[in-house]
Amino acid sequence: MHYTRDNMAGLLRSHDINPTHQRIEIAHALFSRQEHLSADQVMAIVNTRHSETSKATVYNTLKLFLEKGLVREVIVDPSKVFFDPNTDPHHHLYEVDSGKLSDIDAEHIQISGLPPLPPGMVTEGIDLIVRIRRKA
Amino acid sequence: MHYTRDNMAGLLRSHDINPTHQRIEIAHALFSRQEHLSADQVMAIVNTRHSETSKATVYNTLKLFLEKGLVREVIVDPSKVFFDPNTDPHHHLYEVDSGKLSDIDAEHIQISGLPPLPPGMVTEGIDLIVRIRRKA
DNA sequence: CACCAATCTGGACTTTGTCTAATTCCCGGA
DNA sequence: TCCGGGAATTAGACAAAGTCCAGATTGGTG
Repeated sequence: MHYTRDNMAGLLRSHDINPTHQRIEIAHALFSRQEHLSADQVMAIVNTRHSETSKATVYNTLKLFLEKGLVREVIVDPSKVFFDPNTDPHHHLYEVDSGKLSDIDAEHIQISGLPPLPPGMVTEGIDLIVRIRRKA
Repeated sequence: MHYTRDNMAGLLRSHDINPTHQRIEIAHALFSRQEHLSADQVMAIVNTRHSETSKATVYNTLKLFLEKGLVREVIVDPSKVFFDPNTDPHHHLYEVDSGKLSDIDAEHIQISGLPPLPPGMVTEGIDLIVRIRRKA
């Protein structure tokens, strides 16, 4: 499957998002790379050729994608949020020194022994982050 | 065990930290409450009576405590870091709406199926965050 | 073509955290 | 007690990420 801009339009529509130029470019940046990108990085990518998209739009759009379930938010670094085009259940491996972030497929991971939730509450998500570092 | 200021001095010394007034106050804020506090909250607590401790010192001190293993950093909210006086192995339950953060004892939790680490890397920590929300 | 709602924009603003140069504190020795 | 010096603290300027708003643009419809 190629992540063409046309396919992006369809993807957006299927998530109930009006596919505008800017939104298509931002989706394309995320999905064609299949990487975790910060808002800053998205801005830089989208505006490489000619300045096209404002900071406000990048932030608004990423928030919209989040609400519509098109991307996931990954909070591992206190200084910036990453956006993840992979919404399948999965976890993260974070290289503390380099800041490199990669996926761990959730398929083979078992987490057991979690306590019952307080009444009236539901789980929104379980984030498992394995922080690793080069051996000293 | 009461978390008196005198006991704090001992705790700091035992972690190879020179116990100054400000450090004792900051440690006392964290340990007497046994809660997760942000740098801002620590600032507010320490300076309630009379303004005593500058922002720079609060940040420097928290970073120092972190390096010396006296507290842990909890990254759940993109907008601020929490500091956790509980350094026993444990995980976190995060109420997305209220921002309330509580501990989950790690004792009964089993995580299996993690993939092998890349060669030459070691695990620095495993953070498990259960995000919950009031049922709609 | 004109209209309207949705979208986008620049830029001011806020918040969290960092940095630096100057000051203050505290301890050990004379 | 007084002094010197390294450690610690300070105020405030600065940086980076993200939010907000009022006005401009866009694009689809009659």
